[in-house]
Amino acid sequence: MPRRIEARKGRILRRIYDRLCEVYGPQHWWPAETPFEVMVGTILVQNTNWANVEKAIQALKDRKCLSLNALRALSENELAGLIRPAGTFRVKARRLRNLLDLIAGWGSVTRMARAPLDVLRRKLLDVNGVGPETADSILLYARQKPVFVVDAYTRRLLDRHGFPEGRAGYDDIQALFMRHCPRDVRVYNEYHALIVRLGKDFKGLDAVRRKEYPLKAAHFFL
DNA sequence: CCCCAGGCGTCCA
DNA sequence: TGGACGCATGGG
Repeated sequence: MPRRIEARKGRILRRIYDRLCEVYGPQHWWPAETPFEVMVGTILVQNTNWANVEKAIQALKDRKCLSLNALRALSENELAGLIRPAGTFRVKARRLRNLLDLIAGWGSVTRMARAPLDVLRRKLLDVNGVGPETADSILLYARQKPVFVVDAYTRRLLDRHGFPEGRAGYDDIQALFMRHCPRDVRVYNEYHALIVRLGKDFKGLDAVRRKEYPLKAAHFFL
C-alpha cells in the first residue's frame, strides 16, 4: 500500500474521530459500576440491544447475584432465567459460566488483571463464547488497556467511506485504527463508543440499502 | 406484520 | 476460509 494512501486513511480516521467528539461529546463508557459488571455485560450484550442488557443486569443486582461467587453458585438454568430479558439466554448463561470459570482460575478479577496483555487476550479467546470483540471489550473497558474494539458499525463506517478494510477481517480492521490513531485508552474508549452512538443515528441495514447513510455520512464528516 | 440489536459457535462446501 | 444458520427478548 503506497505511503500516500496510508497517510490519507490516517487523516480520515482521525478527522472522523474529531468530528464525532465535537458532535456527540463524551460517551462515558462502559456503563457499569465495576470491571466485573463490564465483563458480565460484554457477554449479555452480544447481538443485543443495551436496554435489554440493563434489565438482565438489574435482575442480577436485585438478587444480589452480581459477583463472581454468587453467579457461580447459580445453576445454569437459574442463571438463564435471571438473564432472560437479554435474549439468547440459554446460550448466554453457558457462555457467562465459561467466562466465570476463567476468572475463577485466577481467583479474582484483580488477580486476572495482573496477567500480561497478550496472555490474557489469548485466554479470553479460548473461552467458548468469547470472540474478538468481547475479548477486546474486556481488555479496553474492564482492564483499561489501549486496544481498539471493532464491531459491525465500524465495518459499515469503513465501507461507507470507501475503505477496502470494511470487508476485511477483525484483526486487519483493528490494526488499521491502531496504526493511525494514538495508542491511548481514552481515545479507543471514546472512538468505539462514538461509532456505536453514530450507528444508532443511522440505524439498520435498511438505511444502508436506501443509500441514506453514505450521503449523510459524507456530508457529515467530509 | 416486519426488522434488528454494542456476536459467537457450528456446520458445510 | 467463507458463508449460512440458530440463538431469543423487547423496541421501533
